[in-house]
Amino acid sequence: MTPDPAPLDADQLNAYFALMEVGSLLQHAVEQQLRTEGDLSWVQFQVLARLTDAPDGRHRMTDLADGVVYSRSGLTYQAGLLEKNGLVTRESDPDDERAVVVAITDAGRALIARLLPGHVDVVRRLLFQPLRHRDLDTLSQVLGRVRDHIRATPPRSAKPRRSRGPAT
Amino acid sequence: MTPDPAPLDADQLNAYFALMEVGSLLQHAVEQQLRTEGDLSWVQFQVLARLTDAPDGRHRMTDLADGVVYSRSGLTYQAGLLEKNGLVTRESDPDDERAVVVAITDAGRALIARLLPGHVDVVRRLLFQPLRHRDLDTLSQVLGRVRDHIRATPPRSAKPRRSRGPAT
DNA sequence: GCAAGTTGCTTCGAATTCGAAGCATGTACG
DNA sequence: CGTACATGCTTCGAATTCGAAGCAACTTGC
Repeated sequence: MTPDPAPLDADQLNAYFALMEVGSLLQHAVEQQLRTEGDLSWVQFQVLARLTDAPDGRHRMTDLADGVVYSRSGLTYQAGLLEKNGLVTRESDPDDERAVVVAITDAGRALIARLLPGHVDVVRRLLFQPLRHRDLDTLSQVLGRVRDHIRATPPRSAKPRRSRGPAT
Repeated sequence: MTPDPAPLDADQLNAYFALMEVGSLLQHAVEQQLRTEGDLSWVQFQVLARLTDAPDGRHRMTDLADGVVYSRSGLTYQAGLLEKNGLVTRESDPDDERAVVVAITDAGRALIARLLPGHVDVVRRLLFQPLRHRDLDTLSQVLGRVRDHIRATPPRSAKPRRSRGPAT
């Protein structure tokens, strides 16, 4: 009846696969650069970048984990590595004794500053070179919208909603 | 002087980060669905999907690895798992005794057929719902272009080019 | 204030991931 | 044909990844 639902899939799947493929390819390329020039992994770079962006250079573990889309235990491990290398410090939040606040050190900022130019270069060469200025705008806008949408969408199987009533 | 090169970086970085973030979020969501409904990982799904698309349901290991952006050894491992579960078979290529050809089995096709609807559903809900039809087209086109560009770009440190001459 | 439930982080074990090394086959060129 | 190199895959070891379980600190409702 509705001529809509079915026939779209092919186009959609193309866009979807292209998106994921570009993401993988880019990440792979960028990881090479980070590894050889600064001995950092992609996650570590992301963490440091986010800390650099923060007004006071600090974030709680959970916020970082959610931000970079990583498991909590995984982030604990990575934060440990970064700390061992003197790029961040960890101390418990005075406002919430459970929380751990990660802060970027001067060495961390210096490293990011050193790596960023080359990093941007790789991205520019691979991602932006084949794009007209117009496309960049669209891409940025559309992806931003999608990101916000996904972030706002509750994980389909939302918390069991422990209802007070006996039913269930 | 040129008001162009420098000031762009901020916008560009935004688009770039949005792209990577959406990729991560999508993959994460999709992985949940595949794992609970069919006990497949994202890579395994991609491999089976590519085999399904192939005219004869076969691909060489290397082509698969490059296609899904995965290490060779990693693909060996995954192919082993898929084979153990009866979703693919592996046999050496008669045309090239070194090569191994992976072929999808009926069980493999059946599994993909079973999973695809739910899979498409997740993607539609997260990626396409917030997009106008127009945006989808642009996205598809732009990302396709980028993908081709990256695929065509030699890995910056191209093969040492063992020149015959003595000068390095 | 305290019992029950949440939330934030780490530890633990098992699975996955990658690059380097190993092996076998294929190809170029004399 | 035979040497030298290239290519395709797997095995190996070390590093990473995640979810489940554990622990400590908060919050709520009384």
